[in-house]
Amino acid sequence: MRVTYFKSSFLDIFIFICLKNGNGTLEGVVLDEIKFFWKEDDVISYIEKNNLEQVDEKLLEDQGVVSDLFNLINEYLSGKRINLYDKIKNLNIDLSFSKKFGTSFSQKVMEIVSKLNYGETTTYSSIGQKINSKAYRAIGSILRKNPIPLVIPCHRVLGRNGIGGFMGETDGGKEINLKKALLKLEGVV
DNA sequence: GAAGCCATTCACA
DNA sequence: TGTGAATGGCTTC
Repeated sequence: MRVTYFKSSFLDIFIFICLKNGNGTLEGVVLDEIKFFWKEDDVISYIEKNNLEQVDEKLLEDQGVVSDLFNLINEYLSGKRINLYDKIKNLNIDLSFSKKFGTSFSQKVMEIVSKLNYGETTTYSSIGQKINSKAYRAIGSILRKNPIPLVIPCHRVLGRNGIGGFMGETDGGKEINLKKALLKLEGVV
């Protein structure tokens, strides 16, 4: 378990990344978690609180895969039309969200969301139709637990009558503003 | 295990 | 508009 973070100058937020099983090689790198922080102090205290091993960014830059990962995320955040999910899978980085989502219901939800293209949006009800279920709230609570936002583009899932929630928040907090910023970035009005 | 909570939606008054 | 029922997984005791 190794963690690092960097600042996105475009969105003015800190992006925290947690990798598992990576020994500096391509083999067995698992992208475990992506989190957003608005202040650097918050990232640092999160890392300290959870006793995480922070990897020196310079060290990571020497390791092809990880720097490719950073570059991809930065390119995406600077407005380049790339689909992070596909690109990261091409890097042989394991996104195995199926391990985190045990039930077939939640796996289906995550699969549908992961296939959304750049700039493409859907709604909770539309996902429900695809998996033949009316449990819209259950879909929301699964997306809420998405460990790798941006890569699994849960910000592209909107409510029928509004933007819906993001990162556990439902009203006009900074999380929702971030969701709006990501949608704007992708050209979704 | 059971109860209660959720990033929802729809029907109906 | 507003209320209330349906929905299925997850968290918390």
